[in-house]
Amino acid sequence: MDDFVADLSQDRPRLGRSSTAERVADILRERISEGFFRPGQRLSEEAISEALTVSRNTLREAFRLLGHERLLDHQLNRGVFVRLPSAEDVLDLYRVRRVLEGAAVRRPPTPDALAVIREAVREAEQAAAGDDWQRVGTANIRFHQALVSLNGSPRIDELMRQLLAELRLVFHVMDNPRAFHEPFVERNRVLLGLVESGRADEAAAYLDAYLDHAEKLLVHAYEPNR
Amino acid sequence: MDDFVADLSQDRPRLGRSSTAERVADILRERISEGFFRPGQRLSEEAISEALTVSRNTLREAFRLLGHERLLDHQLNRGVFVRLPSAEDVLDLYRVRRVLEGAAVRRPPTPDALAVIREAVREAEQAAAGDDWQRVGTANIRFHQALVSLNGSPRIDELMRQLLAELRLVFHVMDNPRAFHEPFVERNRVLLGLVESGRADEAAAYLDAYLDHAEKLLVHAYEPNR
DNA sequence: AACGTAAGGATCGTTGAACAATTCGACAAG
DNA sequence: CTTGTCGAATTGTTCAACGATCCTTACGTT
Repeated sequence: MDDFVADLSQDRPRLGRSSTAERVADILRERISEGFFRPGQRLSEEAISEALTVSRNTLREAFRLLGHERLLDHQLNRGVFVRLPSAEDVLDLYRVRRVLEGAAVRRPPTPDALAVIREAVREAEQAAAGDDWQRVGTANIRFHQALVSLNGSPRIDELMRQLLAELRLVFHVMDNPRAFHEPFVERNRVLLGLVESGRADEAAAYLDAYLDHAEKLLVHAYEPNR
Repeated sequence: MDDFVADLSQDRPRLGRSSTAERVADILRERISEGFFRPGQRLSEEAISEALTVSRNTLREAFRLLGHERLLDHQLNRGVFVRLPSAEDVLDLYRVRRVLEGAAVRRPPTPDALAVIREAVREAEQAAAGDDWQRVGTANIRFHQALVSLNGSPRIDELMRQLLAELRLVFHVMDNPRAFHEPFVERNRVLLGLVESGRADEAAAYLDAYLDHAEKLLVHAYEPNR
């Protein structure tokens, strides 16, 4: 009789979903992620609040949100800066990735998670064929996000989202997208194959080598100086 | 020559460490954690800002902080409430624990992490002998926090901190500390032994059973109603 | 040249007040 | 019992102000 009411209640979370502060945070998050704001850059409360026509108080609420996501660095009485990850941060990000992705590939893959992974692999290959390394990077990120979703945990998904956003900061610091993303297009395909065929241990081993290599490339090329 | 300078630089984070909003958040976090504010309870901006003698704007910044830690639930135009975790939340919390703690016990333990773990086991046993189940719970939490620290990742430590704070909310909902904590005092001792002796696979298996049992106990007794 | 100090300007931290927007409960009407 | 409507209470957002802190520059000392 009223089972459609139950269905409707799933849309509940989308309702509370709009406050000026959060929308401001969305805008800033996107700008940071796309590299419009560079790591290390200071974000002036006055300038941005005027540009977006929101009060300083509201903007500060948005800053807090992004600070908690580690995209901004809030220094008392000095202002907020786009986070500039240290080499030590890179190491830790990969520690977390190993744990999260390692657990993921050992889990029996669900059909629709697999579909998303396949699509990400396809897109990366297609973008690579067109020399669009920006897009390869995005597809690569989607690939790992989908991989982690095999864990079936919303909290882990959320954590991975933040982690990858932070990694994007690293990429922006050393921006040489091709050198870093190119080697992994093919590996994604291989890893997908291992996961698809249920060879969990091999997948885990392959992933470990994958991450070791990626980490080594990064920390070697990474210089947060300037 | 100046190696002590490097040592000193570790204290850097403690410097920037004070803003009214953060201190307010600290106070509220503690109150929530100790159960002074009950899950589901609404926190009035006016009442609390007056009680702490801070402006509403500052208090709101504190609310945002805790909201991001999932301790508060911020509903647009309705106010902030102490989070009341759902049964589904409990399941997800244990999904994450399995991943984090499972990875931890498979790692070679460092001496000082082991020391902290041992101390937590000892304290739990002592508190249990004295029928102080509140303290048993705290020691138990310390145990698992120390366990996860074997991963050697600051980010994972932070994540675990939040996760356990959230779990405390669950405990507060169904408060019957003894029934839930008692069975695990002994298991902690066993798990410690397995980790100490480097039997990683056995430790992992034992931990899985441990978590399965704990989860089952929780979801069974858990009723987020009223 | 290196260092300590002082002054000034810029920006942040926090407050208090104000008003619009929204929720919620009560009560009347159908 | 359901559906409108009204008013009180609370939140969302803005604004202006002032003290606190940091950064820069300049100046004088050693």
